[in-house]
Amino acid sequence: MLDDRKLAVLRAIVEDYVSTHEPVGSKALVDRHNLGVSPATIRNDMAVLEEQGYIAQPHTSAGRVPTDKGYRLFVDRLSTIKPLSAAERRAIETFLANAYDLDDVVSRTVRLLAQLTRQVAVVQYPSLTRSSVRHVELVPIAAQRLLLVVITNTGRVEQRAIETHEDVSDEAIAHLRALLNARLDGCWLTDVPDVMADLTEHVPVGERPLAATVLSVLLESLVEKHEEKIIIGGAANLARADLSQSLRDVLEALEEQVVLMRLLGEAENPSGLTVRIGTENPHEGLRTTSVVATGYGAGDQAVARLGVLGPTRMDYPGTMGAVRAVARYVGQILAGS
Amino acid sequence: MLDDRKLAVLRAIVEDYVSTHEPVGSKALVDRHNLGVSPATIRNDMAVLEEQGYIAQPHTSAGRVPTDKGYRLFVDRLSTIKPLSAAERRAIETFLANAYDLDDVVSRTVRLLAQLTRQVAVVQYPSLTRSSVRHVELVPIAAQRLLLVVITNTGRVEQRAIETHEDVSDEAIAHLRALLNARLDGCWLTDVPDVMADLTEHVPVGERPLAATVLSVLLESLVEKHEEKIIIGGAANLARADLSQSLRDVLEALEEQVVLMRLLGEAENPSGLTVRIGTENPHEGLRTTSVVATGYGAGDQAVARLGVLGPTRMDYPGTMGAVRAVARYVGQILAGS
DNA sequence: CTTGGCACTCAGAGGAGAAGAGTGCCAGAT
DNA sequence: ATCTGGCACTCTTCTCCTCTGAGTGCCAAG
Repeated sequence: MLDDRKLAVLRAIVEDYVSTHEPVGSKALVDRHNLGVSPATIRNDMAVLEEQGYIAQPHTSAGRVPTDKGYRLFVDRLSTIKPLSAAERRAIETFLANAYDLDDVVSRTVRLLAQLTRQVAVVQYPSLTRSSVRHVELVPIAAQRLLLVVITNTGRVEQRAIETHEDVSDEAIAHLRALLNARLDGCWLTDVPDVMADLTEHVPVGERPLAATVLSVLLESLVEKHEEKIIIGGAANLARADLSQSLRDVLEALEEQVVLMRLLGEAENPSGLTVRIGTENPHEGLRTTSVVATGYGAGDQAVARLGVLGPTRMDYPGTMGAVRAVARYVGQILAGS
Repeated sequence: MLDDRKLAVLRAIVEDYVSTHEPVGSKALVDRHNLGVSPATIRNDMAVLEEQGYIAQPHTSAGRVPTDKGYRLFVDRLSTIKPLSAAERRAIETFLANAYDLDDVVSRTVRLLAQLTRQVAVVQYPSLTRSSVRHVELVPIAAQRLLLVVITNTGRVEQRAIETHEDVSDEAIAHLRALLNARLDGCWLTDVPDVMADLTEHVPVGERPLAATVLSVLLESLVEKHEEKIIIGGAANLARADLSQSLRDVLEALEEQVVLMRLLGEAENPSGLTVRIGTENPHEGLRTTSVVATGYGAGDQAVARLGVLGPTRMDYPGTMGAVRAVARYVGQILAGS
């Protein structure tokens, strides 16, 4: 259906369009790539490619521009992920290695990705649901107020204030703290409800109200309300890549957690990289943008996702390389810390 | 120098320009505001105002536009802060009242401000330097790793991992924790170095290395590196208020913590509201924007600042009203929690 | 000090024309 | 069967021009 040369032509069109940002014509194509045939031949190929929906012309007397379908084919079959240069890799390594806590890792990662790809970076905090408990702390901070702090194996710290509505002895708190830690250490957050189901039975009667209160807060805040925090960076790069009218829409979309969430999406592809092109995106305002995302995490298991958002006319091989490399390094950092 | 009518003319120019976004001419002015004189008279006044630098014309045959100096005069002498409507106040109250922890308060505040003013909101986390210690926690999380958690009276929780480089007994940790809490409870963060200066002397010799390590991390992370966290919201509003060329510059400026920091600035004005107009701003890229900021905090003492950034042609009375009202409510929330 | 009148300036809208890039198609060459 | 050169055609885009109208500054009279 599409012979090798037509594919080569499509590849050339994508590459040229990405670098020049202008519709590419048959003449320019043979000049820049030595395809060994004449412009007229290319024109015939282009006609076929257009008929099949891989490219389109903005108006009659203009060159061709790849469609979403064209980019899709390019990404799937015509491009190879571009590995980073040694210098870039060293930069990533040193930049991330200096991070001193989880917040810092995430914020450095987002800046790094944005700089590397010159686009908008999106990084999700290591998800609570896929983490396990490393430590639970219960701290009295006022007469009838406790602070519950949970530390996960991904280094995340969640805290929540608890109103006890009655005075509580330090012993009761210490007791409950010990019990919680004994039960929950190493426990997956998703398993917490099961593990804790019969907790109150193992507590002296006098301490049961406290235990029940703490427990409900613990469950509510960590399991049910597992808000997935996402941060973005490099928004200024949007202004450079003038997305026609839609800049406003894109900025709005980026402010909604829910949209970002769905943007990073699920890992359909076990190998890692997910690419969503233009209208494949689950949001109206992002019709002219593409997303390159992947999972990352300590060791093999992905605990969260990160990615990059840019105009559909982005440099896919380069972006994919950068996203993959950053995800790997972040994984290493998380595993090591 | 400027009689009452000239001031009235300036006020009218600012108001009209803010609402129409177009240079305002003498005729339009007498039509919209009943000034009781003819356009020709207004023209004379305008000539004076222009000579003094309060207004300017984009080109010879256009109406007048306020200069930064003109806005300054308007803000200082010609406008009164506009109180919010009852509905708006109720909205603020209910929206903020539902916040369940400090992070949530801050993120709700930033969204609220952005919506209310339809501009970019900037909120600084309650500053550590102006907070006091409520509790210190020391948690073993692995063989040679501790987690130091500090809770402040503003509800902020800071954590930092510590490498001990040798095994540490639980007793030593408990001992140190007790000592730290006894010493630091209620202590201003800025006083921490003084209070802790002789700490190691009060520790058994065997625990001194641990104490020294913990102490250095504590001092470094909480006092020296008191990174002031700032979050922004409503960036999409920038796209609406098309700032000529500089959108890119503004977005870039907003990504730099340092710039944001200086943007909110210090409270020169004890009464509260600080307004920085156009070139009064400390940053190149923000020449065409103004900032309305104020301090906020639990009770009387301001512990951090918040504000709004928008084009110089913003609705100052309305924006100032919104900023002031939000700051007050946030203060109440913080005091109450 | 204010006002009406008047000449002047200049940005912006609208239109005509020329230039140029790119296409589609066809007949001939390989 | 495929490629190629040529050619007519189609549009966008750029430039140049004119025209319009808003708004001004100035002046002389009230």
